[in-house]
Parts: sequence; structure tokens; C-alpha cells
Amino acid sequence: MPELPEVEVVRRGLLPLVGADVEAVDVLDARAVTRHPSGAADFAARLTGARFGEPARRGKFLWVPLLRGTAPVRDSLLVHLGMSGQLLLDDEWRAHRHERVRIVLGGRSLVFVDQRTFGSLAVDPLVGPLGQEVPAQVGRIALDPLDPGFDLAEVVRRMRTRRTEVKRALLDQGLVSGIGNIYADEALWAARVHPRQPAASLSAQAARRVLEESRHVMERALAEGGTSFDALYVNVNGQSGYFSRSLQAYGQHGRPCARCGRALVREMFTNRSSHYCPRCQRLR
DNA sequence: AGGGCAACCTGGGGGC
DNA sequence: TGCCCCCAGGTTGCCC
Repeated sequence: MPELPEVEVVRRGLLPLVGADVEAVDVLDARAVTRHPSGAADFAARLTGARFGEPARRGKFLWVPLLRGTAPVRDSLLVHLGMSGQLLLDDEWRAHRHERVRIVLGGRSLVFVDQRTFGSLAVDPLVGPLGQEVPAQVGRIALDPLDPGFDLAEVVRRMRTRRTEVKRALLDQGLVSGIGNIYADEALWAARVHPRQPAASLSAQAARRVLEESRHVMERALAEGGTSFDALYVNVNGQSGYFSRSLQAYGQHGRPCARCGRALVREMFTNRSSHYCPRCQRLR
């Protein structure tokens, strides 16, 4: 469910917790910590008593550095929301359907709610050069298009070496992160590129356009509070974003293309649907 | 090595 | 009303 803009909305929602101390951790469903290999008890033990640092994000991964006294920061609370995960911040105790983990800190509850249980939390060590540490599990995730260090020319070059379709390449979190099925379709529509166009056949200009449109559409979605079709994606206060009303391609099959008026189509591949304009986005 | 697919889950909606 | 099938915003491991 959540792609980069939705995860960033959640990250910002956690900012009020900077400096708060974890008082209690309750793992109600062990599947919610599958990213923590040593198990739920160890997860809770390593989180309890830690102080929250400033939340960070790469692509769809979110983490909170964990401080202990004056010791150097070694650990982080790592979060991946999967398809249906939510982090909700409650001032008072409340029950939630599909509640998986409850973290009590600063007199509040941070509740991880997840219907489909593909999301997961972990306490993960921070690795990498000083000032650029990321959780170990994030090490193989490429920078996302909103990262100041994102190297557009380099990603264009790498994308054009891929022997696969451009949409698959866009969804490959090791090449460029943060893009999921919604924003891939939106970016390809904006760039006028067919989702099944072989990545290696793109001109450098077309590849650049696809990546720039990815960044652009995610920035606009972020400004609208993210995309939600229902109560499954919400911010930490349980509120939905508004970008679904701005979608030009995703879920718009049968409706006229905003550019040319031709009916948009939906085509299944890789076990998921792609939405595009058969006139503006020609396979070349 | 790199690409592609099934598996991991729950629930809502549509068709019959 | 009920049942069954399809579909959903993601990642991973395993096979080729």
C-alpha cells in the first residue's frame, strides 16, 4: 500500500516523539517482527528503555535511531509498512482492529496496525560511514528520487543496462527506491512511456524523463498528504491523504486520458495491473 | 548474475 | 443470504 509519499507522511508524524523514552513494548503478533530474526522477546527488550532520535527514511523504509544514555547510537527501530501497515499515535489508550505491536512512550501509544501482516518492525543495527548510517537491512536499498544524494545520471545509466521492462526496473528498489505500483503508472503516463518498453531500449532522455516524473509525482502526492482510497492508508492521526483525486493513470482504466481523450487501459503483468494510455504511451 | 515467479496474509467487492 | 473467485498500495526467497 504505502509508497514513498505515504511513508514520508508517517515519518513526519513521528517527529513529536523525538526525545521520548520507550516505557513498554507489547508484541501482540509475532508476524509483525519477522524482520527481527531473534524474535519478539528480544525485540521488546532491545527497544524498551531507549530514547527516540529523529526519524529517517529511504524509499519505503522508515527508521528511528535509538539512543541509550550518552552511548553512541548503534541501533534503530526499523519499520516497513508492507501493503497495509499503519503507525498510529494515540494520546490515550484505544483499541484497534489488527493491532500488532504497541509501544508506550512519553505517555502516548505508538501502535502498529496491519491487516495483511506483510509489514514488519525490527531493532536493526546502524551501519555505514559516520553521518550516513542506515539500518543494515536498508543497505541494499538504492537512494530514492527525493534524496539529496540521488544521482540521476547514474540511475539513468544503470536503468538502461537492465534487460527487463521499464516498469519492472522502476519497481526495483535496488535501482531506485520508493516507487510502487501507483507512482510507477503515474510516472510512466507523465513521461509517455509504455510500461512494457524494454529499459535498455529507452533513450537517455526518455529514461531521465521517467525518473524525473517519478520524483515530481511523488513530491506532489506528498504535498497532498499521500494517496489513499480507503481507511487502509492513513497518517499517524488516522487521516487520509488527498492525492487519489489527482491520479491520471492508476485505477483510471476506461476513463479518458487527460491528454488525448483516448480510453485508458488496464493490463495485467507480473501479477499486478498496469494502467496506461494506448495512444500516448506507445510500445516502440 | 540477473530475471521472474510463487509465497507470505486478510478482507472487500462483484458475480452467481 | 451465501459462497467463491478476484483483486489490493510490497518484499522475499528460490528456481532457472
